[in-house]
Amino acid sequence: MTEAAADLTRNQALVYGALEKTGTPMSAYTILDELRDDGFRAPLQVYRALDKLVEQGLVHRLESLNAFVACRHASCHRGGFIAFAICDTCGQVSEFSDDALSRRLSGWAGKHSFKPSKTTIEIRGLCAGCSNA
Amino acid sequence: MTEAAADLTRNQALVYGALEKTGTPMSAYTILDELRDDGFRAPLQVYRALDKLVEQGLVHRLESLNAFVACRHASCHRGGFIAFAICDTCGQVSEFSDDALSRRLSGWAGKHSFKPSKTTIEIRGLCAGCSNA
DNA sequence: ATCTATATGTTATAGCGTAACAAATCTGAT
DNA sequence: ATCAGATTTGTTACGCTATAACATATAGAT
Ligand SMILES: [Zn+2]
Ligand SMILES: [Zn+2]
Ligand SMILES: [Zn+2]
Ligand SMILES: [Zn+2]
Repeated sequence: MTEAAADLTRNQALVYGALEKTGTPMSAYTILDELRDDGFRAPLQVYRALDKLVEQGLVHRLESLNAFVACRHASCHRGGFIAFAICDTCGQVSEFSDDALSRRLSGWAGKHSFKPSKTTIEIRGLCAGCSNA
Repeated sequence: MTEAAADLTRNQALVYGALEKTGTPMSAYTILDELRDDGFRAPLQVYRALDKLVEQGLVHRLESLNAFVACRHASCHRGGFIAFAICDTCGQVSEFSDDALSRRLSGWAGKHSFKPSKTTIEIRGLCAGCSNA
């Protein structure tokens, strides 16, 4: 567990720990199985913890995977939208945030009077390592 | 049914028709219910049709909604990535494709030797009409 | 002590998606 | 016409993802 995981409840800390230890995306049910020995019994225990962790930005939800991944950045919410590149072979996730990209999307929204609440940018494909294999 | 729906099988045409008639995103199960009177009985009948329709670009899958929407563009696959703005109140979906955006994402991929296969860009929020209400 | 708010536990259920197998239909040969 | 292969369709059963509803426990404030 790096730093950011301050004042987490027991369940939140366990879920965050599982995600961080694994490093790649996990489904809520995989997390549940991982935490059976720690007393977890029902999906809701996982989902509730995930809700808070996502809210705090410690964990990201990957929509195209229906899965969750621990954030690697110290603080990845400097305003801009976050993009994810997800390798379909090894599961590795790279987060990046591009100002030009964010401006482009915000620009479209502004021009069309659309008020964004949540933005998803996910590139599925093969990472450098896996495309050489 | 506009034009593009050429050489679709019966099931594909029915699913596409349902999506086009509704105009907003529909889940596979909603489509199924809509098509009971046409003889649909099982989810797979819908999913199989959707697979083909998505493959042909007539329908888009919205990852953040686990739902599907009929494409409004005559041909929206001129190479660039497609972005979707989805109103959480009225369900209206606006598709747009921005060259600068596409270049930006392709640029990141190139620089990191990441080979994209599928890209998801979805902005959830409120459309102009709904934020005035 | 009591009250309030938040976190947890537990059961049941709803919603999304596919595996596996069978039957029908369509196609393009001979 | 008919046969073989491919594609489409039908059907059952199942697995994965997510939440509703209700009960209990815990922590802090007065
Ligand atoms: Zn992050
Ligand atoms: Zn990889
Ligand atoms: Zn389109
Ligand atoms: Zn709207």
